[in-house]
Amino acid sequence: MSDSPPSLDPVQLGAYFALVEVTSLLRHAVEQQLKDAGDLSYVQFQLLARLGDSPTGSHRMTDLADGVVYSRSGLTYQVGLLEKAGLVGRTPSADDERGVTVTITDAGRTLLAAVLPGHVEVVSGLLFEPLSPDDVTALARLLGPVRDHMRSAPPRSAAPRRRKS
Amino acid sequence: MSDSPPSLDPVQLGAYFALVEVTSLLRHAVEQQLKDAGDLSYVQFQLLARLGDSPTGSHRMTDLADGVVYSRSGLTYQVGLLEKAGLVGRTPSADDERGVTVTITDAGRTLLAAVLPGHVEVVSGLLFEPLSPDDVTALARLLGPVRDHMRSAPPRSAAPRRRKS
DNA sequence: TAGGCATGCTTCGAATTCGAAGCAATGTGA
DNA sequence: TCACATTGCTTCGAATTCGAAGCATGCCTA
Repeated sequence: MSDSPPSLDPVQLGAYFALVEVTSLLRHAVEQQLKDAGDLSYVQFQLLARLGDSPTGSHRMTDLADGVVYSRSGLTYQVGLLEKAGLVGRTPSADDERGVTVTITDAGRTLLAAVLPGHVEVVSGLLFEPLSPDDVTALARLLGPVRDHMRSAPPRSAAPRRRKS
Repeated sequence: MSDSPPSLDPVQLGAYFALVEVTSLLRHAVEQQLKDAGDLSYVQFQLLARLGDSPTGSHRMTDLADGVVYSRSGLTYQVGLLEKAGLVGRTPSADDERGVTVTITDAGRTLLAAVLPGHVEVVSGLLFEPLSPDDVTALARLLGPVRDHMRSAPPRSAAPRRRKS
């Protein structure tokens, strides 16, 4: 049990670095495409996508923040931009007077639909191009549990504001 | 050839989302640890790690920017901070008068060494915890080619400044 | 070998990002 | 029920980030 070794083995290092590099490169490419296609930032796109995916077309602020792994204040800012652009609406939540429910508008859905094909194209061309269907399945099978494991740690925005003494 | 479908298949979507989520969560955890352990940002850590890895302990600015996938101006800023903190040094490159060579200092190596164990611990605990050794091998085997494929596209910082008409 | 384009880095200004502090509503224990 | 901690979101200020423009050096070719 002499664990927590001073370093990762070479295979782990390779996987870790590849992971970091791949997502950095992918993210930049996607950001470029989104900016060109719809003048959207990556976060804004993620938010619209999540809202568009929801059966109700809406989510609470906190759920959005946790979903896209973003600070609460940053989310307020971005949702403000989206609202100003007419892509989402903000209403006080029905059950909890403090909560704010964000809802995608028709304009939001239209823009999302306009941007999606190009987005898919970039992801396909960069991420999936060198992977066989079996590879993709394997990748999903590997990363799914990792995500669940990470999510099981309390999300950053839910960290208690202070500790009791 | 009726390609570029309007959407990704569910497995691809799952893999893509898992990838994005995993790296977002991992990144935040790592950032937290680095801030606590050595008051370093993620980029700064990446820079020190790359410099520490180099046989010469140094790299040119552009190579660093491309390596960590970062804007050139942002790199100037960050290297400036590192230099002010005494963790790296800047010297004009020997062969190319325009170039700037960044070199890690002893203090930089010391800090890097101080921060690394905690970093490894976070990565082990979050990323590798749910993965068997075989899984890690598989992950590396999958992502390596993807990285190479993405890298084969011209790095963002090398984009031509303008196109000829 | 001179003109002109390309490359390497920095500066500048605008936009984004985050954490800490603040405000309102909600839950909780005595 | 009433204080008081908690939760949900926003505001605020400081730090970071990026692209465009600027400057200096190197390369290339006519």
